[in-house]
Amino acid sequence: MNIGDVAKRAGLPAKTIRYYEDIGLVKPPRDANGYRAFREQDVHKLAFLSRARALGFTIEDCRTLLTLYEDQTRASADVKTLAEAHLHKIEDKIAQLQSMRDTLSELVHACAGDNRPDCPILKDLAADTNA
Amino acid sequence: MNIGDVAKRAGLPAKTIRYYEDIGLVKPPRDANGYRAFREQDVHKLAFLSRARALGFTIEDCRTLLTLYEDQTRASADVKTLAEAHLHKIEDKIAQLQSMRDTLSELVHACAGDNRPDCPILKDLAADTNA
DNA sequence: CTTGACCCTCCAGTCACTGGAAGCCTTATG
DNA sequence: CATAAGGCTTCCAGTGACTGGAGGGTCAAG
Repeated sequence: MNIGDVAKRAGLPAKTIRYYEDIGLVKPPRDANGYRAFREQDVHKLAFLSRARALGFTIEDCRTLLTLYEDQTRASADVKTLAEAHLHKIEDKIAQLQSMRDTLSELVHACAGDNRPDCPILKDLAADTNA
Repeated sequence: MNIGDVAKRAGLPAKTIRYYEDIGLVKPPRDANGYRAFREQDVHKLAFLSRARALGFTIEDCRTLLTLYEDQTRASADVKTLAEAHLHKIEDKIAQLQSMRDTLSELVHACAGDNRPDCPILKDLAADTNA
């Protein structure tokens, strides 16, 4: 199968698939004309990657997950540990964004948003903590 | 004032301050020895940037915010519009992360995390949507 | 006079792609 | 059989916002 069809099936841009080959995540063989000739297993791997990336795993995490996936003797604990660490990172990120949102939301509500120059948002940003 | 002291006062690494000069956000004059000689207005600007960045504004947003801040004839509506757009982006990001968290959290809970290879996390990632 | 803490510039690397140029291959149509 | 459209190839450069490090100048204290 050519890269365009694989892209559709795996839900990844062709560019991204080439990039994944570059960094060694997939190794499709080549046809005589130089085109990548994807096998079912390659498509499957790419779909796996697509889903793992959609869950926010880094490329290196994905590499590890693929290795674990292909290792029939893996311990599920290893997968769980990785996923839990990632979950914590996501939760931290959410908390950080929520704190930004809360502050920003207050400021936006406090700002009249009219033609006058007076603006609580700028006032807050300019607050001199060293005064 | 030298960069080290400014870094402490503005709450930014010296490296970052040099970078901000590179991209034209601050323009401190130089001493005879080549050291940056920060004025109060530079420190103030950097503290402004530090807070705006902490709220997640992009550098380009910060550049605009600084311009608005220094424009006494600005309309607060312009600031509000920028802040609201940013707020929406943050909210989208939060929603996206929450969806990741929910899925991931379910998977983590479903995984025994023991020595056995059976793992719902990998099973989900490998789910063949083209079957 | 030396030591250590500053400061300087410049280059490279991060992460995960993405865009674009230049050129070959394939397929459909006239 | 010629051509045109579209798909494939490689390679290079850019994104955002820094960050690390090399290599070297400057300054204040003892």
